[in-house]
Amino acid sequence: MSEQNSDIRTRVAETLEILRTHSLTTIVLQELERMILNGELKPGERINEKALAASQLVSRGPIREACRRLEQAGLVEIIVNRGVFVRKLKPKDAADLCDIRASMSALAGRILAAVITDNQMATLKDMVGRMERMAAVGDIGAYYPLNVEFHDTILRFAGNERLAAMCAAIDKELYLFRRRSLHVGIGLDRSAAEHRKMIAALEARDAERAAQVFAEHANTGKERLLGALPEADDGGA
Amino acid sequence: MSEQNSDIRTRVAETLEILRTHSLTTIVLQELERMILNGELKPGERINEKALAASQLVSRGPIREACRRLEQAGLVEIIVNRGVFVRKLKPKDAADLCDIRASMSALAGRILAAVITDNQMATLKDMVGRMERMAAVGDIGAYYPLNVEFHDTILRFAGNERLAAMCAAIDKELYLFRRRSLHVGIGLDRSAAEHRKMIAALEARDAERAAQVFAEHANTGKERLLGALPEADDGGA
DNA sequence: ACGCGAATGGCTGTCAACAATTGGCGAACG
DNA sequence: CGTTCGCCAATTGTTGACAGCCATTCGCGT
Repeated sequence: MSEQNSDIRTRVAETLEILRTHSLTTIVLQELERMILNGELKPGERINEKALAASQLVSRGPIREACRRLEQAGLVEIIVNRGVFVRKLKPKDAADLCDIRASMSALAGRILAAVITDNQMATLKDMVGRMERMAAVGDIGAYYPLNVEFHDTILRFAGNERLAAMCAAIDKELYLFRRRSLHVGIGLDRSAAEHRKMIAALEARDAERAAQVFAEHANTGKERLLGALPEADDGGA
Repeated sequence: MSEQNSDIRTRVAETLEILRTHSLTTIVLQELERMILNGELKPGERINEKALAASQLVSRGPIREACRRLEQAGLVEIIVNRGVFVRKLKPKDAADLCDIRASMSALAGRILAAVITDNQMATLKDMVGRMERMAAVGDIGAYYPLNVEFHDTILRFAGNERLAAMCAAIDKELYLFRRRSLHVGIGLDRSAAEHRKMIAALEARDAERAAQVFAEHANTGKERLLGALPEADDGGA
């Protein structure tokens, strides 16, 4: 029993620690983000403050604050006296965001080529190597998360925190859109090949070439994303 | 008296209309943004919710919601149980933001070179011409707003709304930083010359050259911004 | 006099209640 | 039968109040 007590006390202490550093608003924010990205809340759907407050066992205050942050982040849209709606991205919006994302990738490549260390280079090479082996056997399930980690690592190595934050925000927003098309992992080989080119440019410390290659890689993603979609999809608005 | 009555009624109607479309949160948000950008609230300063609520004649709810949006926008920083503080940009942050801003300028130039119409071209040319005349006589007061309008127009013509919104957000954040150095309008001539180069690249419909020239123009601003500052400024934190 | 702990004042985080607006439903009317 | 007006339930916008935390200050002991 003392063990269970200790367990409970530990968990209570942890919970209190979380509450001390992360207000309910923050917790609700992450939960809402998760629900939107998971598709539990679908684009265009309205978020019922009262119901959500009840389900999360909190008052409407934190819910509203979290929604205001989500609006600024671009994940939801708020119409006065009507409510907050999960953002519905039009293809044009997605294309615009892809262009921005590509520019940011290019910037990351340009910066990284100038500052990357040998250790970092080895880390990236190792990742690319692993991804190539996964691509060879078609292991999509393992390829995808490593691919995400690869790009995160690049941004971390580039050392521009705001750039990383913005890329994360854009990726979240694009994920809203990407979700529709069950992204069949077409082109694992091509993706892996592009990664190799990126590595090559970095290893040559060629900033301009890195920028170019990084942007091209991002644009491949754009084409794949937009190509698998109905060109005119106004969602019945 | 009937005139005054009409006046009052008009203003009441306008006020009601504003309240119907912009909640108090929105109004407070704009007011806070103005206060921060004006320097009425200085970087590092704490925003007192209670006092602000009293001065704005609203409750703390809308204030808090506005602050959460400002946090997501990067203008303030919130520490749990301590309050919300106007963001204090370190030179590194400013430099990072400048790099991002330059990449976005490049993207705007690349897009615009491909889609600009003759009418739009004429509009931009006219602006540049006016700015050159102002630069010639050193009329900083008139040059600055027109310069802002010039860049806004470019972003509008480029047609990527998210890009424009992000640039606006970054500019606001940089303004937080820029405010310290009383930006003496050094280099009006150089700025005007760069504008002419930008126009030339656009007129040639040369996307890559436009991207390059636009980025260089933004980087000029970066150097001017960072050059006029103490390299290590931790603000006594 | 100086350092340390407790009381205190103010402020933030959260909640529950009130007021105002929206959209739907039904009835009356053309 | 279709349309429009008015009522009503539901939901959002806003407010005021309460509880807990933080920083400061006061008092005590050394």
